[in-house]
Amino acid sequence: MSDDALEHSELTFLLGMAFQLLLAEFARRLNATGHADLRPVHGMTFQALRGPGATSSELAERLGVTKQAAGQIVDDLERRGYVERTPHPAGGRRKLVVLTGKAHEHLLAAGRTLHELEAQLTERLHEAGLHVPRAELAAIIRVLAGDDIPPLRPVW
Amino acid sequence: MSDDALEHSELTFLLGMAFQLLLAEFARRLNATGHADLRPVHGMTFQALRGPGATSSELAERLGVTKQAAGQIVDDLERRGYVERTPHPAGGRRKLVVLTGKAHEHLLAAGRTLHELEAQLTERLHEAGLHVPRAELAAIIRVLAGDDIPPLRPVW
DNA sequence: ACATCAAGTAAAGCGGCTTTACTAAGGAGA
DNA sequence: TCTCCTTAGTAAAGCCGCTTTACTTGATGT
Repeated sequence: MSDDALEHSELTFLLGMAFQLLLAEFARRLNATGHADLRPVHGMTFQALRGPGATSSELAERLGVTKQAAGQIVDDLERRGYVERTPHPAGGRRKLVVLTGKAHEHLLAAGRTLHELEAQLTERLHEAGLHVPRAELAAIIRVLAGDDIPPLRPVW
Repeated sequence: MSDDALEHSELTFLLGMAFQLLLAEFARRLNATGHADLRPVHGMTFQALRGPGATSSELAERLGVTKQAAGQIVDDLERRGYVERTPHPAGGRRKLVVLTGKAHEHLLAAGRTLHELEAQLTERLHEAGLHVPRAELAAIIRVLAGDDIPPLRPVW
């Protein structure tokens, strides 16, 4: 497939391909740093719980899954020492799910890896006289979703 | 989330979000035209079988799944009248899977829908003084995949 | 006290894929 | 020709990650 063929592909295809390749490369690099036991959904969970933490139900909403699914993810991460269920200040049945140090470490490593990858990509684009199409992608998202952006679904 | 916030998001996030939204809108419109019983993987199957058709194993390769999975997809589509298994000219156990008229109709409808959607999107971008970032996306794909582009995985 | 509501959990189901294991049909070499 | 290897296809089971259905538990308001 030549560059020419690629440029004449559907926008939808180009977006999907670029996304999947970028995500795969990110995962490859992250695994190489020793974090091989976590999938994208876990990384997104960490993002969603950063700072004050959240309840399972809040997590479910942020991830765009049922609260049962969120509960299962929390079960799994708790077993493996990435999160803890602590009593919720607001009381009730609520439990506040918070990140452990282990999760914070992972967040840091993931952030570093992603920024490095994107920086290298930016450089390659600049070498080719192209820019990173942030504004264009943001505009596409705006056009399609308006003001309430739904969760990015953590599919592979 | 403001435009500003969006533009400062990770490139990976922007790509994923744009892709998922575009695909969802495409599916929404296609369903509205009465083709509600097919998922992206089926559309990709139709693309892969267009023209002379292919064997299940070839289909598997083009979709990036096992040949058993491809066989199951073909079973399903055959039951619903979208494809047929015909004797393969090269003989052996091979069977040539070919599209029926019903599948060609769907391909046409899907093509029309997608082009219309992308054309509208292009117009909106132009109104905002932006272009469709084909070259940029193609370059990203090139950088990450080199010359052999793997199949776009049909995840939702 | 009682109804109601929200958070959480438990269990089963399910879709779509992989893994494992097998059958069927050539082709090549002794 | 007989056997071996290769390739296409199929069958069955397993599995992962999610949803659906149904329940329990605690707080709130009247």
